[in-house]
Amino acid sequence: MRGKAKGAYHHGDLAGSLLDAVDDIAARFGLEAVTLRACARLIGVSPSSAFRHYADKRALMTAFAARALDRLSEALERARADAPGAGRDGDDAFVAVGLAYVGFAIEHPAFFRAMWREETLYASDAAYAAAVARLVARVQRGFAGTIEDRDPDGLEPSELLAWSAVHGLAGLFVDGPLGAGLSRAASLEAARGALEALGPALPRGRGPGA
Amino acid sequence: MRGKAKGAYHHGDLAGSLLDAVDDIAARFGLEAVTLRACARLIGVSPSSAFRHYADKRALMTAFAARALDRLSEALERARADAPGAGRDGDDAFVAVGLAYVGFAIEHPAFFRAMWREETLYASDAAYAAAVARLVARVQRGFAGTIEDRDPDGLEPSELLAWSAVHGLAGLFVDGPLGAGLSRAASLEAARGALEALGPALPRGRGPGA
DNA sequence: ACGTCATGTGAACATCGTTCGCATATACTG
DNA sequence: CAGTATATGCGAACGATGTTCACATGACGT
Repeated sequence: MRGKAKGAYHHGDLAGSLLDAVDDIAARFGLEAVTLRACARLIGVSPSSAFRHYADKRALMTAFAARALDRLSEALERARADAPGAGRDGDDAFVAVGLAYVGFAIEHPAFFRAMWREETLYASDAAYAAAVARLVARVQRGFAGTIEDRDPDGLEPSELLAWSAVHGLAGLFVDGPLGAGLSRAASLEAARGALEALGPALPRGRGPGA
Repeated sequence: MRGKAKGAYHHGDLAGSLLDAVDDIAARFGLEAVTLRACARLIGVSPSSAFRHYADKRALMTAFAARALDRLSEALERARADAPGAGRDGDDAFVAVGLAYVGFAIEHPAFFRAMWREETLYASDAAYAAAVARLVARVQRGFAGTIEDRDPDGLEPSELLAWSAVHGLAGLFVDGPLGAGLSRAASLEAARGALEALGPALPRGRGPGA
């Protein structure tokens, strides 16, 4: 709640408050309910004032997507840190990070949707692209120890597979045919089963390691 | 193009023509550009006439999503029929069906997006739900022979994993960070690599089979 | 104190989804 | 075949949305 915090220009930090408003409305009523006028109304400011800080509604949504991406990144970071067997065998860490990804999507569906709505945001925006890069790095760091990364640039097939499985689980629960009628806990349990089943496909066990 | 086909009531088949219009606009300018008025304009009909056939814009989009789902189902069916080693070892069939899924998403991103936009459609609509059920059945039929389905009701972890990997690949390419800068062929090649890497995680090879 | 720039305002515009009363073509009944 | 009922399309209207623009007003440097 950074409402009308420490005095600054007229409002304080309209750019940030607008993001908070998007946050609030999206969380409560869904992404489709996010409206420039509604955001302005919520802050108590004129609709046109938003255009001093964002060129477009799309630019606002881009900034919001970047913020959501960073929140997800932090959640993954926490999950990796809290993972029981962290540091040792990467398997547990991978499942923990993957579950954090899916859990975030289930708990904050509007945020998760906003991150990837390329038709509603400027995918080439610098801040957005940077947030995406951070997220990708976090996810791959979640794989570290699990998947040996021979070529850090190109996506190893196993990496792409793991990333896809996690992302697909989230998508299926949030927007797909699996979300309905399944409690949060049940969804996460199903996701855990699927992620654990992925183990044999990851090249971890192979080689002289173990 | 069923434009103003064989005479019927006034227009012929406005309900169907409206779907065609959505189809056309979505394919050319993206989902966000689909507008009731634009569809009506394209057909040469008054905006209000659409409401005789669809209660909502959302109802229209629901019907469109159902149509898109059926197209994807057909594509999967074709892929399974055309798969070289069809009928025998399920592995090739699975990769073929999965690639068809991803390929459809890449070639028709607007259709793929429309299918799962739960915020923009009535997920409980009977026709939509039926189309989803058909799609799920087709996908699982694509897995047949690859994944032994012990419990046809509950989703086996391996089934959920396979379904997620395919769906996640499509999502990453269509709306995610992987779509940019990758040609259609390159994307499909990457997807094939990931799907083939999934093999060891599917319980096919195990047991007395082979 | 003054001028300049950044920031917010209010009215306006085109467009969108949606509703309503009205017109008209088709189908049904006798 | 006549006449009525019903399904279908039309036009004008409403409120809401994104966006623009000329204008007001606050903050800051000189």
